[in-house]
Amino acid sequence: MPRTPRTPGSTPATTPRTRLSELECFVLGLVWQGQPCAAYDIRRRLAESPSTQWSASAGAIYPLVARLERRGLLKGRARRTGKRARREYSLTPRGLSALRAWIGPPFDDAAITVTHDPLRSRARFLAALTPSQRKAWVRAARETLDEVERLVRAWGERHTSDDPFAALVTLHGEMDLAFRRAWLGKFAAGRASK
Amino acid sequence: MPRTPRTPGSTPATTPRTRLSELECFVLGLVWQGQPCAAYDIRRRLAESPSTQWSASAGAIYPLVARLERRGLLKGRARRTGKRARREYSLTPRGLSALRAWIGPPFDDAAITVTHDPLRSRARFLAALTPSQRKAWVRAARETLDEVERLVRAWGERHTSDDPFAALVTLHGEMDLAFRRAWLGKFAAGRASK
DNA sequence: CCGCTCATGTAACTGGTTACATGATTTA
DNA sequence: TAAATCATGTAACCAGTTACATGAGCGG
Repeated sequence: MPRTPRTPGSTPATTPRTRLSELECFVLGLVWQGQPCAAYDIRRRLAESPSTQWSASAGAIYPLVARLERRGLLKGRARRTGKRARREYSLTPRGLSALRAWIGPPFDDAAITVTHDPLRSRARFLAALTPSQRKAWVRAARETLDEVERLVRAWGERHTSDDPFAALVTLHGEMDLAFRRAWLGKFAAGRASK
Repeated sequence: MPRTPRTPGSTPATTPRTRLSELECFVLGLVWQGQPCAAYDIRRRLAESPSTQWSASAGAIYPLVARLERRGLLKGRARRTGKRARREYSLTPRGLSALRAWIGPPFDDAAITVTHDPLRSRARFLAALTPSQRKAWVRAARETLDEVERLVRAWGERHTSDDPFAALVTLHGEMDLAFRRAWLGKFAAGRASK
């Protein structure tokens, strides 16, 4: 809870240049990978991801790429096939350095964190359930992970070929699943689930 | 990318009752654990968490608890010690069932996902760095995990005593760290880092 | 009495969401 | 030719962010 004082009513003189959001940087990366590519391609790539972090909605992506273009991180150019309009984007040199700065090192504070797991968030309050509800919870959580596994594999099959780093992402997904299963196992075994 | 059609200009007749956000439900849980407790306590609990998911800012929490109270999920009552104002909240029965519904099962879609890891997001684009930058990246990532470990331990020491389920959360944190270290190791060993 | 923590908020903004809308092209 | 998918957007909304602000109580 920081409290950085500032002269009331005034905006800082130094260019504010609002920090890029996590999604903006991620999109920068996706464009970089698919150069040149359209906003729609970005949306598709986001939508097929096994992560629920972003919704890939048109209302998020179109204004976002427009923003990045205005800032000079992307350059877009219209291309039409027949009567179909299509605007394709590539990274500018500034866009590439913004991407590299985000990837790090150094990492910004948002990256220094435990992973976010919605199941963990919920588990924290399992004391609010009855013992039998807790058993059902663990069972359902296992099924959820099975479901996630299908998504991870599907994603992996589609991407591992193009790019060696995609394999690392799939590996992360698989190890993630293994670890969360082990975690569920530990606590089904422990007394907390009783 | 769903496209559920709706008669233009009209709002659905069925009570919209906007779904509670993840943060709202999480706060419901925190209040439940600390009943009765003030918004400030919630903020502190959020702030000391090793997760960067939420900022615990006053601007988020005060309006949020007010919202939950208006909806009848929390009931607050003023208490003053001397001249110091303090508003303490507890869950209403409806608040408790909202909490239980969120914990699940069943899980809402947001919970059916791989964990979100900012390092994984960045790793996806490591091809944009030079090999030596990648080596530095892996090194920095390891240090980041050391830092996170300190945070997790600190949190664990503070909470494990009160509540058996807090231990599960700490366990999750520790297993998470172990898995991400192993992941970094695998890929430092692999050819992708070269 | 100074500075820190406790405690409660508000104001302005903005990024992302849901939902709408439109028209071209492909496929069954 | 109807339905699905490609492709691009916009409008309204709102949750959460940053920053400001205030004042009580406490330790040195």
